[in-house]
Amino acid sequence: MDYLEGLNPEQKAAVQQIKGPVMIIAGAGSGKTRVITYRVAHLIRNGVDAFNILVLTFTNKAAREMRDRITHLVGPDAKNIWMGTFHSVFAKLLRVEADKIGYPNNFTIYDTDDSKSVLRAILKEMNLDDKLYSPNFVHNRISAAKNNLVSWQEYQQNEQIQADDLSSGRAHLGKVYENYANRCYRAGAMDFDDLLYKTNELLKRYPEVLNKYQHKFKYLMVDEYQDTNFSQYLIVKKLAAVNENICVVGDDAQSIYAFRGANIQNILNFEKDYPDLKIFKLEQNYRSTQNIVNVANSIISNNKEQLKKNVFSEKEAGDKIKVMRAFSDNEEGKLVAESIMQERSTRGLKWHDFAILYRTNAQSRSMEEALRKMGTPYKIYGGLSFYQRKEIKDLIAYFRLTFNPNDEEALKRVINYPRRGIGDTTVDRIIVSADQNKITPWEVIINPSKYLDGRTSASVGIFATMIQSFQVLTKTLTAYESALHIAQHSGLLKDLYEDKSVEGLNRYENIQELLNGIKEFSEREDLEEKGLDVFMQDVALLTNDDKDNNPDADTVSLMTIHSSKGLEFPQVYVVGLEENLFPSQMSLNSRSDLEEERRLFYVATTRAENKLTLSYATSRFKFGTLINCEPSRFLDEIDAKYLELDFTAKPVNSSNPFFDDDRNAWSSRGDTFSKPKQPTVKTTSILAKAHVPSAGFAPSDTSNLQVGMEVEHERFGFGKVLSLEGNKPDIKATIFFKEIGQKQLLLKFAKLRIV
DNA sequence: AGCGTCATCCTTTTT
DNA sequence: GGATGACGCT
Repeated sequence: MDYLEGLNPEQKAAVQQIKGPVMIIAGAGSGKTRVITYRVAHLIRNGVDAFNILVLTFTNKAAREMRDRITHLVGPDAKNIWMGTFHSVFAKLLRVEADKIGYPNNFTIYDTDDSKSVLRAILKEMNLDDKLYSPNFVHNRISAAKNNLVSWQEYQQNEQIQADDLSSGRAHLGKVYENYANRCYRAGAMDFDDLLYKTNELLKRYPEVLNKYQHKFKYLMVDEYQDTNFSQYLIVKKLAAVNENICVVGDDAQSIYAFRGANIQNILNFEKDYPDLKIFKLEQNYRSTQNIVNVANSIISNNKEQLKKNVFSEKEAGDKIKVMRAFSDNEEGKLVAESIMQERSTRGLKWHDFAILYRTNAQSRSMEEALRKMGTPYKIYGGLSFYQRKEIKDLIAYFRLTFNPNDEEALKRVINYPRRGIGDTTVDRIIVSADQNKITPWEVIINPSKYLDGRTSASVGIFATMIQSFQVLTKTLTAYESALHIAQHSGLLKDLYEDKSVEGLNRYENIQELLNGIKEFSEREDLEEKGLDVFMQDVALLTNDDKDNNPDADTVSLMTIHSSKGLEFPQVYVVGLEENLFPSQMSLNSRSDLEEERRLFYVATTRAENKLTLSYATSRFKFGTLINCEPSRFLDEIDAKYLELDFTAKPVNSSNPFFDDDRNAWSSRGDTFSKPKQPTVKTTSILAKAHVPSAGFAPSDTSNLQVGMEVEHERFGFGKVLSLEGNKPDIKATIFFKEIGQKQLLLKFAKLRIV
């Protein structure tokens, strides 16, 4: 039992409580992952068969990490544990049982893009205003319905829902939901929400199936339980109903997925579901310094809804939390990059000791540029993942179509790519024929002469024959051989090869990379089945950094706060602490949304082990235009005694004459951050107004513009030329505008008046 | 049919 | 600033 010795008493108790319902409330940094892995190891050491254990996590990464750590503790048995995300585990289960609920076992998984594309087509057919019925909105609404297990029939019958839709002027949403559900069904496709929704349907309609899995999964563990939605909650509850050996781990303070249907009540009410519940609270934070923990606590104390707990640290007090102010998003990037550079050398750290966290993916760009300029190695997590790139989706669409020819989204994607003379009109005709004859588009395509006229029928026939040949070949070839064959014979590889532009080259390389990945899969020795169909089963769920993850690489990490959950770094920079960005503008309407933002801030701060730096900019580009920003209310909520304000930063070009007094006046004000009404916000209030051009403003001839000249721009106001670069017609000027900061302008377009 | 150009909307956050 | 859809030209 030596492996239990590294645990504190509370952790140890939680690990040893094997039987019955258990809830572990684990504060940030309290060794939660450790407790889960040890608990699983403890189960196995106590004779529980690995086949009877189900562990549900929220990311593939978390699952993989845990499996590695458990393997380390108990050896190869660990590979028999069912462990993965809700979506991947139940997709796996549905692959076995799908025929019972009318789906093919090789059903396609539609990702969000596919879903929205289906919705766009439906909205168009139904002639609905896509402003009122924006695909985004409709998708969210349907998703919310599914996550609450509301079928389209119930949706249409529920008076409350109907009244809501009617009053928002969207009376047809129920019909859209119906059409969407039918369209997916016809395509043999499930969207992300269906993976849970259909699992519920399966377990409800087939008691014998439920029974089978209740006895298979004798021990259940759920990580990040605060992030489960109703659909997930019910699956877990049903599976656990016989043995009640269920252990959930979570932290209500870190619930950040309500937007996706997560219901914080699931954890707050867990005790009501299981009166015999044993509760363990892990309150000692081993990760962060006292200053960081105290700041995090003071942030979260502004929330009303929470379980009582007292997170504390026994590490040293540590550095104060540094706050940096920049004048633009680009300058913010530069300050952060410089700070990292400096911290690294003075404290002898590695690049991978640093993380930059932001609220939205769009913020990564200014950070990225600054790091690149400074030669700092970095890696962006999340964002546009490899599998979302066009060329990758194209090739995968061929694979999808091969195994599930009813997959309409895949069909539309590749039927005319590469070009083979099957245009939009033909595609529309195919779909209309399918609808009229109550068959699938694929059935039209394999009998083209029956439904289409001469010339189009011929090209469609060739396409159909090609896909059919893929279907035959993939039955015998390995995944790699199949993939290569399809890439070549579809013409996709050739099409990309012929594009010699930089992007084209890149796309070609990405395809090669995908093929290499498939090759690795084909060479795996732990798998019995190595066909392309097997590879395809997980692909839709392998969204992010499942690929090319090289944990040893020494790079600074960039990611959204959401994807940072569960991770830790010696030094963390949380950037963009501005009103309307963090907290997000969308969250300002309700208290519960704002509280979720605050929990997000809590998650961000608690990623830091030794040093935390916060930053904000007073202006930034949004949707291509410059806007002014106010410091986030969250900064105000932190007790000033934990903070160290660093407003000494010089503007991007320190030789610039315009800045000096203004800004230091602000920083010398003291420890609070400006609020809109406060008089000291002089800087912002000036910025809030758009520049009013001087009377009789007229652009000058700028062909002889020189560095140092002062100019006026219609919108940007007065500025000074810092540098000129480029040749004759394309001369680019870097100008420092007094009101908005540095900008680069092409002289041939910019309307400038030389002052 | 296919291609290019313009306009518009957009942004939370992820499986 | 960027992706996507509409429109119009070849």
